[in-house]
Amino acid sequence: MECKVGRRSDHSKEELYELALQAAREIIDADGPRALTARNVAGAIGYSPGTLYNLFENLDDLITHLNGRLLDEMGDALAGTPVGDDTSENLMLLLHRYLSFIGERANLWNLVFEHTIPGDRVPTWYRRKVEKVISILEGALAPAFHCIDGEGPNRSARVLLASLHGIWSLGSSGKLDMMTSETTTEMAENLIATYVAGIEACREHGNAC
Amino acid sequence: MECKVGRRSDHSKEELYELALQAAREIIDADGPRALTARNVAGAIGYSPGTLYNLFENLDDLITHLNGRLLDEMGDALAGTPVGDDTSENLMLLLHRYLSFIGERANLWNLVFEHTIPGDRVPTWYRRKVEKVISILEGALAPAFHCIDGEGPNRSARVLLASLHGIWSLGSSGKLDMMTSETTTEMAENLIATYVAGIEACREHGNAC
DNA sequence: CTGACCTATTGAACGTCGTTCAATTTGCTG
DNA sequence: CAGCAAATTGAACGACGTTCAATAGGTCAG
Repeated sequence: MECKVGRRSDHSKEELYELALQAAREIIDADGPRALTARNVAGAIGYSPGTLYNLFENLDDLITHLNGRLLDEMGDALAGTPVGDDTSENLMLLLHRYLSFIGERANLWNLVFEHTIPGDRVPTWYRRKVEKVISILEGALAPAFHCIDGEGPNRSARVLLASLHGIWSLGSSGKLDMMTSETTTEMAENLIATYVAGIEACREHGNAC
Repeated sequence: MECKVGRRSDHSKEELYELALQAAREIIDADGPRALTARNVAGAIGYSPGTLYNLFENLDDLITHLNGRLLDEMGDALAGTPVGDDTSENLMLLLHRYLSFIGERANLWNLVFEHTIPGDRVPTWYRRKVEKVISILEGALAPAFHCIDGEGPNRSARVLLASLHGIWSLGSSGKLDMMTSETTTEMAENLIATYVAGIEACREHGNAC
């Protein structure tokens, strides 16, 4: 009988990877970021802590991979959003998908994006996932620039994505709240409406913004 | 002789508070966020870990107070920035002070603003410090709105502050970097220029942004 | 089928962490 | 000078991330 230790064949390495990521998500959602410990994840998937270190370099690495997975899903959530000629409308549709995606996994999103990837460099595969989200924004911004390939859409997509990140980040941490309870959504909508109006104003006046 | 333990009168409670905050800053600057431990701070000021718990509720509380102190200093760094009739110019001046303030204490700023204040609510004294910074931005935004007291400048100040936070946050973590090395400064300048242009465009066209 | 290798898995172990608290010493008050 | 209050300590607790010798199961050559 299987008494103490030794090799198992309950799951392949890929299955274990998925199990671990999924368990990590559930732990964070249920008990908050500080409950994400190696022992908790290992216990949740029915393995010992040491096994996690066959799958990930360390806990930071697990979080980085969770971060990547979340970026994938954000990309999926934004993909397929209809794109028309009205840049503002395009972005508003994306915004609401963006915010509801985050809102449904607030704890997870916060942990994972406030996590600083240690070491010197963010992995390449991670940056590719970011690029994918950026490119969706670029598509939505294209009408305002009359092109999709220029420097303008790319820069604006980055600026907007980072800005939305900041609005969510400060908003959800409660650090911006005040007497007038301006919601995260209202701020984000204001950002997009005003920024897009700025792009169009600059184009019409031939101004370099 | 003073052999083992007992009350000391080397420093007042206020002095200890300052010593601890200062030691925490130096530890973070020198050895990074993960070196900020109760034992390290206590050792740096020549006291035992337990003493910190006479000054702060816990380590989170210490970080929150450090956060507050940093907000004060940011307020001081932005205060006195000349304000003219050109909103964009006003904000650009503020932006460069903002970014150089953060850049000089990057580790500290990141730790302290990625730190989620635990419990339910952000303390009132903290929000007041945020309001102070916001009000500086409001002043700079006033010319674009032809008034300073309306809902417009306040909302825009919040939107811009949060957006800049996001740009710095993603930029400094390396999560946005790419082939074309767009710098944090360029993105922030683009945000401000475009956003201000948007405000003015909306005002001229009577559009509600 | 068998035995030797390989690899996944374990659980104990190490050092460190945040935090608590009885014990102790000092300053202060009357 | 007695006695109380406050401050300080250091040991202790449980939990943490991480490592690793030991062990069990799978694999495969012969």
